[in-house]
Amino acid sequence: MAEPEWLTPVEHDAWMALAELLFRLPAGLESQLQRDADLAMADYMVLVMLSERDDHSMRMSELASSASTSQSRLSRIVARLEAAGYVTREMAPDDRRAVIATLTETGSAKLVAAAPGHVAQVRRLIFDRLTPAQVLSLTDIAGALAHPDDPASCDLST
Amino acid sequence: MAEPEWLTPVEHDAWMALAELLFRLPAGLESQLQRDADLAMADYMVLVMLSERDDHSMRMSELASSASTSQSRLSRIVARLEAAGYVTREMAPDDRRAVIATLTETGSAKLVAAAPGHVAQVRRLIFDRLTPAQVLSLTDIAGALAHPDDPASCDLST
DNA sequence: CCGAATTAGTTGACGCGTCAAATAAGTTAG
DNA sequence: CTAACTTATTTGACGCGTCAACTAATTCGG
Repeated sequence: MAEPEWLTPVEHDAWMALAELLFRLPAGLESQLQRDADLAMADYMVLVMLSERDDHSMRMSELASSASTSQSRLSRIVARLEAAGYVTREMAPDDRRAVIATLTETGSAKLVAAAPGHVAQVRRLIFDRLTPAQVLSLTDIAGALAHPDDPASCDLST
Repeated sequence: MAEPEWLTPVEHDAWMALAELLFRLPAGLESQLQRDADLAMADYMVLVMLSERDDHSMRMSELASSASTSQSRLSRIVARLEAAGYVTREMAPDDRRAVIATLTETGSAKLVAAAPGHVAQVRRLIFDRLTPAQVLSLTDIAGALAHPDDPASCDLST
C-alpha cells in the first residue's frame, strides 16, 4: 500500500514486454492448433489433463482448475468435446451433483494426432528462442506469476 | 527439423508453468480493469498507445501492431471507444485509405482515472512476486518470445 | 496512362467466454 | 427432521474476436 504509484523504468520495460507476450504468444499457438487439429488451446489442455489420468477421467471442477479455466467455460468446452466424440460425461456415483468427464478412444487418438504438431510449435515459438538458463528462469518466474488470486505468494517483503 | 519430437522434462515443466501463466494472468488483470474502469485490456492498451504520442493520434494499422491486435479487432475496439467518446476517427489527408484515430480529452481523462488501479494490479500480480533479478530476466525472455511470426529470432543454432 | 496487384480499413456471420441466474444435491445447525 | 447454506454444474443472454468477403484507394508493370 505504501508502494509507489507508478512503475520504475525497469518495471515498465518488463511489463511492456510481458504484455506483448500475453497478447501474441497465445495467438501463435492457437492458430497452429486450430488450423491443424481444429482445436482451441483450452480444448487441447482439457484433453491433455484427462489423458494424464490413469483412468482418463476427472471431475468437472477438478478439470476446470487443472486446465486453468472457469467452470462455466469448462462446461461448454466439454459439451463441445462430447459432441465431437472425444469425451463422455456421466454422473459421479458417490456425489450425484458431480460429473465425471472421461476421454474416449477417439479422444485419445485425436490427441495423439494433434500432439506432434503442437509440440513442434511450442518448440519453435518458445524453446528455440531461449537458452537453457532462460528456460529454468522462465519456470521460476511463470510459477511465481501463475496464481493471480493466491494471497500467499505476494508481499513476502515483511 | 532434426529436433526431438517431444519436450525434455525441464522443458515440459517450463511449458506447463508458462501455459498456466498464459491462462490465468490475463484473467487477473482483465477483471480488475473491467470491474473498476469498464475497459478490456485491449481497450486500455489502445488508449495507452495513443496517449504516448505527442499528438495523441495514430493510424489504425500502426495502432493495431502497437497494441498487438489484428486489424479487424482494432477496428471494433476503436469503434467502441469512439462510441464511448474516448477517441475520434478521421481520414488521413495524405492517404485516403488510411484512418487516423485520436484520443479525446474525455479519453485522456478516462485513462488518467483508470491507470492507478491498473498499475496497482500489475504491481500486485507481477512485481510484488519477483526479485529484481527476475524482473530483468523476464524482460529478456518476454522480448525473445513476443514475436511468434518473426523468423529472424529462431533457429540461431546453425 | 491502364489494368492488375497491393494495402487500409470495415463488416456480416458465427462461435466462444462471461456473468448471473437456475437447478439440484449434499451439509450443517437447531 | 428440516430449513438454511454450500457445493457442483449447467444455461440464457449478451458482447467480443475471428474469418472471409467487401469497398476503396494507391502502386506497380508495361
